[in-house]
Amino acid sequence: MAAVGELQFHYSDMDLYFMPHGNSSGSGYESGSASSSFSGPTGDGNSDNPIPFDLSEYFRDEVSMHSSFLPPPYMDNCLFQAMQSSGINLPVGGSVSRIPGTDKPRTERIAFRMKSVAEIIDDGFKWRKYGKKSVKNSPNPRNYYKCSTEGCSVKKRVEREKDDPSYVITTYEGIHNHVSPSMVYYTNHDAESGQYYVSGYQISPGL
DNA sequence: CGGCTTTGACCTGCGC
DNA sequence: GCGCAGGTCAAAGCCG
Repeated sequence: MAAVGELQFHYSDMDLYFMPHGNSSGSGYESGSASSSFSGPTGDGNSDNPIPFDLSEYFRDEVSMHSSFLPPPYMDNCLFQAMQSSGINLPVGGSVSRIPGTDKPRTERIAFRMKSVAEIIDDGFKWRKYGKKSVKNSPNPRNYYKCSTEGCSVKKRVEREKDDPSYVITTYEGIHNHVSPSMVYYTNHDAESGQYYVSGYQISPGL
């Protein structure tokens, strides 16, 4: 199911996307372009009946194959196992790379769609809402959240899918510079690179 | 009273 | 330059 460079997940009523862009052209971020769409999400869990889902808006940014992205704990072992089986390591912390030719930091995004009555899922981090905006061609407003941990600039956007409001689309942007307050992470140290890699995690026993 | 949400205003980028 | 759309700010109000 998973292939390096483009991962798809079908996990009951939740679909996850980790889609590096610009690997061949190297211009994914700078041009703002991305693949316009691909088939993948299946609301009924049947991968034989993919629902076309435009991801261009959610994946304008290139996601480095060696990103320091730390996925939300909610994404479960499914994400970790699929990424790791594809040879993608998940270092903890680390520096943010720069957009070529600019001094702007390269943000990293990951989006997933899940069937949910509630728009806000408990991903273990504490978020503060800072904006709400109506989106063109969509009856549903988009909500903007920032990680409320001091010094952490991770943002997420939450909106309901225009064609099927029973699905919530959550887009994470940035890298947490701290671990989830509700999760215990287990890491391995790579002596060669000097980086620490997430090898597992679990919900804090105290919670 | 502190932290959070709400919401209108403002800023910025982009296309024409 | 102008208008539009997306993203962010910040004051006001709410709530525990």
